[in-house]
Amino acid sequence: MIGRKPLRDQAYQEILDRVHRGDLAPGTRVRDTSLAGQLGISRTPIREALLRLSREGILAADIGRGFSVCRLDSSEMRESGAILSALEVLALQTSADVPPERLGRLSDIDRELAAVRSDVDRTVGLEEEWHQTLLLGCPNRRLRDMIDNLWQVPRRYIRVYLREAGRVSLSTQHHARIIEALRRKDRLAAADRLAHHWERGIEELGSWLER
Amino acid sequence: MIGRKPLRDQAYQEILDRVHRGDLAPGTRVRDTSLAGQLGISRTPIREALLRLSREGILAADIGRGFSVCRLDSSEMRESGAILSALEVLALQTSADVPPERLGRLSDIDRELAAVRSDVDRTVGLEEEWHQTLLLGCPNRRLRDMIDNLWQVPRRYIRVYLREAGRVSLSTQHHARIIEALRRKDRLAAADRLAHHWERGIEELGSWLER
DNA sequence: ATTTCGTATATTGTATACAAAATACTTAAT
DNA sequence: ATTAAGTATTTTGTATACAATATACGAAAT
Repeated sequence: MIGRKPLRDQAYQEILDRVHRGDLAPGTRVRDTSLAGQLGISRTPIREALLRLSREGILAADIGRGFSVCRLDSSEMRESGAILSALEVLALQTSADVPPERLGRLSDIDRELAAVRSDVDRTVGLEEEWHQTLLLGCPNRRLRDMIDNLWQVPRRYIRVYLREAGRVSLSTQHHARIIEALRRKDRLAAADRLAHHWERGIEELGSWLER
Repeated sequence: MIGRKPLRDQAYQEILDRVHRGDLAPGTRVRDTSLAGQLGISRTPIREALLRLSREGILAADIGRGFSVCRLDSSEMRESGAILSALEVLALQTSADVPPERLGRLSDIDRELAAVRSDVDRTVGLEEEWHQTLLLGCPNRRLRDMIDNLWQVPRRYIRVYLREAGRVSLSTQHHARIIEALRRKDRLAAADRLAHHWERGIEELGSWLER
C-alpha cells in the first residue's frame, strides 16, 4: 500500500463526520474511551483527534472534564462567518483570473444545486464545493487550507438550518451574479459580491437561530 | 492551587519559546523523546504540543519520521502575512472606536519602540503588543484568538530579520499615521493604513529574504 | 421527601510499554 | 577506498497502565 494515514487522521475524519451527521449532537459529551471502543483503536490517536477538533472550534475542551460537542450559538456562527468571508474575499482578490472551463463548472454546480431538493447533505456538499471551486486558483496554499478548515464550523449551521428551517438552499442567485462578474474578468466586483453573499447568508442563519 | 494548566500547554509554550529563541533552529529535527527528557515529563503531552505546533505551521510533521522546525521561506512568510493582514484589517474595521486612553498606550509603545535599540526580543515583543493593543476592542473573540495564534509565524521572520539584517525596527511612522486616523475616529482610513503597513513590512522582509 | 454527606465508579491526564519502521553502524565485497 | 548489504539501534506511532479528579449513586439526617 502506498498512502498510509495515521490513525489520528482517520479518527479525526470519522468523529467530524459523526458531528456533521448529527450522530454526535450539540452538547453531547464525547468520551475518548467510548470512541476508542467503537472505532477499535486505542485512546491515544482518539485524543489527538479530539484535541485538534477542539482547537478548530468543533468541540469544547474543559480541563479535567473532557470534551463535548460545541452548542450551536448564533454569535459564534456570526464570528466564524465574518472570518471566513474575509478570507474567501482575500483569496478571490489574489487569485488568477478564473478560466472559462472553471466558470462552467461553477454553473454546473449551481444547476445541480437548484435541481437537488430536500437532500440536505448533498446541498451542503455542493455549496462547499462551489466555494472550493471558486477559489481553486488562489496561489496562497496556506490560505486555501485555512479556509477549508474553517468551513467545518459554518457547515454545521447550514446543515441544521436547511434541515430544520425547511429551506431548500441558500440563494443561488448570488452565485450567478458572482460568476457574471468573473466572466467580465472583474475580480474586484466578484469579491464584493462574494462578501455580500456571505453577509446575507450569515444574516439569514443568524436571524433564524435567534428566533 | 486554583489555576492548573495541562502539561501539554506548558510544553507547547516552552517549545515555542525555544523555537523563537533560536534554541531550536530552522530545519532541526525535534525528537519527542529528547524533549520529554529535558522537560522531565512523558512523551504524551510533548507529542500533543508538537502536533499542535505542526498544525500552526511552526513545525513540519512528516508521517513516520517525526517533526522538524520549519525552514524560513519567503513565500511562506508572504502567505502568512497576507492572511494576518486581512484578519487584522477586518478586526479593526469591526472594532468599536478606540478610546483615547488606548490611543495613548499605543503612542507610549511607539515611544518605547523608538527608544529601544538593538534588543531584538524587546522590539518584537513591543511590535506584537502594539498590534494586540490596537485590536483589543474587537468584539469577535474568535478572530482575536486566531490573530494571536497566527502571529507566531511572522514573529520568527521579524526576529531573524532584525537580528541578521541589523535593522533596528520596522518603521514606526506607519503606526503614527494609523493612530492619527483613529484620533479622527476614521476607522476605515486607519484600516487602510494598517493594510499598507503590512504590505510594506511584508515587502521589506520578503525582499531581504530573497536577497 | 429532600438534602447532605460519604463511598464507589468512571473518566480524565499522564506515564510507560511495545511493535513497526526508519536511521545509523558494521562488515564484506569489489 | 568505496560501496552495498545486512544488522543493530533509535525513533516513531499506538496501545496499555496508573494515579488523580470528577461524576454517580446511595444511605443517613432533617
